[in-house]
Amino acid sequence: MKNRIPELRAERAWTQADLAQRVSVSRQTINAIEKGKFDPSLPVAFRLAKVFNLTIEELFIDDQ
Amino acid sequence: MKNRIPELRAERAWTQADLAQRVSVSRQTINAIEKGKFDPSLPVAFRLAKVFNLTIEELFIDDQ
DNA sequence: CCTCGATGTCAAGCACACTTGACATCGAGG
DNA sequence: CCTCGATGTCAAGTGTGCTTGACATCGAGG
Repeated sequence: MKNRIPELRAERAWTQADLAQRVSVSRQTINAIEKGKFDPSLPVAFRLAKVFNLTIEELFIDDQ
Repeated sequence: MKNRIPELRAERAWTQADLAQRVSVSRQTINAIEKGKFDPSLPVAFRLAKVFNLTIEELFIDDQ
């Protein structure tokens, strides 16, 4: 499961801490998701898609 | 997080066990997701959306 | 009745999502 | 240089996603 969070976050000039606050998770969680350490839960995925105004399918790439 | 799995599964006349096999989880997991006991992981959510030919947003309703 | 498939549910265990707290590194600017 | 914000990462703890195995219930058909 890849994702476009790093580029989208950079476009908006948000730090990992900024984004973490916007989706109500810790900074380390954002870092881990960006780095592919693990996939977010479905609720966190929904919140991430929302702050970027994208669908989950547009934000996350399911590479089976 | 609500979902339309029960109705969609009924439309197709699939048992919980049928659906479980199609998305590679246990029957109990399908039952728990349908019953709202917990939310699926993002990979399982992707697989569920795929077997129903829907987007995750169409299949799951984020009631924050 | 009695069976049988489908569903609901519990327990125990494992893996992972997420937390707080801490520390290391790195680049930009004084 | 030195600092400082941003990022990367580790450890330890909590909660949840998912498993297997078991058992109870329920409705449809013999």
